[in-house]
Amino acid sequence: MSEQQTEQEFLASYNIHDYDIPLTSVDMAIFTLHDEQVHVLLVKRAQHPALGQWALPGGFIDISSDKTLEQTAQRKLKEKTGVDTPYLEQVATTGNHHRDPRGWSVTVSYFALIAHNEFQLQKDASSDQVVWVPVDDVSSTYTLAFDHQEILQQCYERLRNKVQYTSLPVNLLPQEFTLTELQKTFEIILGKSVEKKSFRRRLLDADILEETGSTRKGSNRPAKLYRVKPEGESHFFPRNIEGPR
Amino acid sequence: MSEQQTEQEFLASYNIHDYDIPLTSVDMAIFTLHDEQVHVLLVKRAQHPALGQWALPGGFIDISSDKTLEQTAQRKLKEKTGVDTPYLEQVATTGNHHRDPRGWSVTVSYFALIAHNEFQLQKDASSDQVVWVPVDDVSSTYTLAFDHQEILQQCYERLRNKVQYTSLPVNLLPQEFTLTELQKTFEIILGKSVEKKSFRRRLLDADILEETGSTRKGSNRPAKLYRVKPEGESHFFPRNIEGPR
DNA sequence: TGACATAGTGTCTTATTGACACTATCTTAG
DNA sequence: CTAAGATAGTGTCAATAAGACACTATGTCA
Repeated sequence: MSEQQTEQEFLASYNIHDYDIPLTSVDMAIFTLHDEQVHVLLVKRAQHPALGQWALPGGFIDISSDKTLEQTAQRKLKEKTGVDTPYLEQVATTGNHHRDPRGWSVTVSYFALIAHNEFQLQKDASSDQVVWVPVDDVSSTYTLAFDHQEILQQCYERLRNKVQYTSLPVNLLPQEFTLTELQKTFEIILGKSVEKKSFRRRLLDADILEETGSTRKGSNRPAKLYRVKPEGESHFFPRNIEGPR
Repeated sequence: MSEQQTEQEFLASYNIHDYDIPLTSVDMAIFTLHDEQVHVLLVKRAQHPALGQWALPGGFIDISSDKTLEQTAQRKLKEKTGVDTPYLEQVATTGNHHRDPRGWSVTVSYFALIAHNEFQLQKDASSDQVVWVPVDDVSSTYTLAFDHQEILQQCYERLRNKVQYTSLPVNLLPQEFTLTELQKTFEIILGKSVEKKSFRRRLLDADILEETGSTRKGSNRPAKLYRVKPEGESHFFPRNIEGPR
């Protein structure tokens, strides 16, 4: 290195291919609700490495088309599900020398929440098969590629933790829903029942929902429909939800 | 690409230098407490790009010596402060095409909490100057390189948020401390005072501290000294701490 | 028109926090 | 030796919010 190089000179002579740097990718756990269970999307890899194995959707940053990391994640999600405005949250970044046979590798994991009625599965070039699997069944039924089992675990744990003190589950429902449906959603993720009155107080007092004016009719008293107010999709409650004592 | 390549063949022919991939680095906000203020460590860059500008300590993953991403962060911290077992938490990963003049770049940010008495500043090759700055003064006093201002902001916000529902601040104190000192620490980060009895109940009921048996003497009633129990350094309280009404 | 099913509420009990005055125990000055 | 000053630490009650659960409300359907 010369002694008095300007930044311009430095950048002119800089060539990223001269360095040994890690691979960087994005992986996603896309969650939805179906049959009273949280499901996650898995893809069968159509490319080396780990060809033919099940994995979380993901891939490399396309530095020519992606402007930001989040765009990479959005793109992957859109490719697989057609959904383009989900709840998307970055979970963690895992990097080490052994997780990918190609060498030192870093992956940024995200989870997405989408409503079960609002997507259509897409089949794209990079995967020949796509399935929704109940999260609780993944480890017993599938052997995921790389460290995707752990990444999925992290994402699911983040979700389950945040159910205790945020309004995240609203993102798993269609735009309009009843309080009972929302309560059921919380209960599924929490894995335990919650008391009706407390639940309603909690949600209504938080002022994150608004009535749509219409109702959901069944063979009983019609339930008011609600939608989420603009900033309600990620409200933080001042205390954790608790199950029955 | 051949049609029926084995994974072995694929890996043999794989050369990372054939691809356009982003740069990946680690940046850290190292926090400590001093003069009743949270301080963060800044370094003056001794290398291009942004030579001579102040920045958060950080750098590239050394794929030959670092085994994991966290090790990269640990190594950076050790180089600057000599501390090697701090509280370390990954905050976020930022990646886009414009944050670094060398091209598409991804950085994983961490924050570390260290006790003010437990480190010695080191000067190493990659930086000629190092300073501790009160976090609240950074934006008015320094112009940080790259997007480090935003990264610092994220880290500090994470810390301030977590003070409300975790025991994190214990990591800013020496191994032994009094409850009053701990309360003061919470108050500094929260930016408001908390009620003594409530605070003590909260901490003691959580069962994360143990008495050391000795006391801190002053010109008044001696205060019991406590240390943190093994898993107390990151306890989650079931509800947020609240200020006075 | 009455049974049923689910939506939604009234209200009491219980748990936890906030407020704040009080007691405890040290040092230091005289 | 004692009283003043200072900070540590506690007792206790009021205020707040959640849990429990019975109750009412409003629709469908036979």
